[in-house]
Amino acid sequence: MGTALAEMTMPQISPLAGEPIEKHDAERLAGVLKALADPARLRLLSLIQSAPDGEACVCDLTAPLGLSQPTVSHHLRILTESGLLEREKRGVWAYYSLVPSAIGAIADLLTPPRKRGAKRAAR
Amino acid sequence: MGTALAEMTMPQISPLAGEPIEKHDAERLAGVLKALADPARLRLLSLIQSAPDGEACVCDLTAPLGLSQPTVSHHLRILTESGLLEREKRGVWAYYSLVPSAIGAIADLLTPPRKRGAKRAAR
DNA sequence: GACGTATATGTAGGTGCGTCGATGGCGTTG
DNA sequence: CAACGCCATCGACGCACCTACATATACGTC
Repeated sequence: MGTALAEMTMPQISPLAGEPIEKHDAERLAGVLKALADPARLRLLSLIQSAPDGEACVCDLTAPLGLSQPTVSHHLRILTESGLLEREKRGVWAYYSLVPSAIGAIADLLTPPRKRGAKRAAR
Repeated sequence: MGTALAEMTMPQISPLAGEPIEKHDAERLAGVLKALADPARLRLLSLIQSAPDGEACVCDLTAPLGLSQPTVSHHLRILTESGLLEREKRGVWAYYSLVPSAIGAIADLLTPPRKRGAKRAAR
């Protein structure tokens, strides 16, 4: 359950580039995408990114989302375990910030280096 | 339930660029990402993309995935309704192909034009 | 027109996920 | 040291989703 992202970016799998991806790689990529595929979590990433210092604590995030504190904490946990967020505890507060190029790595996985064949010679 | 992607790429929302995204935009983007966040559907996209002419019919996709025909048809429906696939029926067969720049559009939404503030002055 | 194939739809079961209230740990403040 | 605030975890509820079996529709063939 660690950073599933790091395990993927290393071998640099390109699901939509060359040959079909294997079942195991598909499951890992789906796991990271599943962490992103939630309105509350997308808004959390956006809120944290646009915060004054690029970081925010839980208490600042519950109100804008209209969700309870345990729910917000739950989503932050999922984002952190996926490698998208970093958590730093300072005193009573837990500050979350975006992992610099984590989302960019996902975007790179979705955009293959070069479009191959796929020119739809059909009909 | 048409192409949720087209509705997003038009106003060019950048969830991770400027200010926090609204609830409605987050739900739409999450909807498209949710269509991607499934191992079977990722493999379907990969299989179709790497097919000889960039297209494939259902009968060619059931075996590699190890899923039943109705299940594969179900996933293809979801991908098509999300704007990621195109469907063209020729005779008895239904040929599916990737919408040229659909996934690229998602990648662009995830990679903001320019990294703003967010320089983590923490600690 | 009847049969077989290819695909889509309907229905149902099993599982996972989002949300909340309640609880407990931990640091800060009075 | 006692009280308060911040945060994570737990248990539970409800909903959505994945999958399969059965059925329905469309097309080509004999």
